[in-house]
Amino acid sequence: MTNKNVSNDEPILSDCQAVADVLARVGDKWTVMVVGALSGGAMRYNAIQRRIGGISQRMLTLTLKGLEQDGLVTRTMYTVIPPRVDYELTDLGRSLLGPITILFDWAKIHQGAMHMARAKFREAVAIVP
Amino acid sequence: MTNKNVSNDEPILSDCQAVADVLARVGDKWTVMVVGALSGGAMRYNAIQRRIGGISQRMLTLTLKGLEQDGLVTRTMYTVIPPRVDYELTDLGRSLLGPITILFDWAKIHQGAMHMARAKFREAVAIVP
DNA sequence: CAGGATCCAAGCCGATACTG
DNA sequence: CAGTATCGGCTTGGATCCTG
Repeated sequence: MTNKNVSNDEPILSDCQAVADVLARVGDKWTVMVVGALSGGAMRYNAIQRRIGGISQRMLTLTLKGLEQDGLVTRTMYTVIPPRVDYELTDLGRSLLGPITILFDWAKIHQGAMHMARAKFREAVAIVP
Repeated sequence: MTNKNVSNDEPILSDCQAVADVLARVGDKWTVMVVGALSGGAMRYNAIQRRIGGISQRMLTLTLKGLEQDGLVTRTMYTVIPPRVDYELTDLGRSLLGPITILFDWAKIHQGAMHMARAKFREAVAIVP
């Protein structure tokens, strides 16, 4: 990501495309929460939904399907009544936990600074509109 | 997201709202690219745009304004003709480079696996439509 | 219990044209 | 050079109802 060794005129799109792809997959509203919910082990559909407050059935289904499609989550269906479906992180999915945790630590440390900056910014533009 | 203490609970989930906030700020289409473009030092508006292929003036302006608002980037205007405006990462912005780089490394390593998983998934659903 | 289907509002984002 | 203004398509995501 850092490009100290690259001239400032060259486009860096190709360098960042990988990150952009990952963020397009992981950066939506619910994916990280679902991955976090599954970090402790396999879980059933409704258990995930209860664990994550406020996610709709539609979005949980879409998010899980996307994660399954990219090989981050496995879906195991038991043909019993009532039906039971377990979701679990794959090795690939668990490998994402590291980077996410790093980001999580950054967020915990700096979210206060970001909110203060935002407040100060709004105050500044309020003085000089 | 209110979490009752479940046996399965991990520290990740209890505060993953913070990660969601960070991703809401950083997970959009252009933010990471702009931060990456600025990782080498201060840059002018048009230089950033040239560096990042395909970003529109509108989105570059909006992205920079958002980053400035959250204290990740400073905007310095020189009242000369022709006008000159420099953008530069703040300490807070530079501190984000670490987590982003980690994510970048993960992306580089695993994007192949993700694309293969996706291809295999499409193939699987093509067999059983 | 685990979704599928449908509708709809809010936003993101690109393209284009214009300005100091 | 460094933006602002406006329009319009496309996507995102929530709410609601329905099914095996």
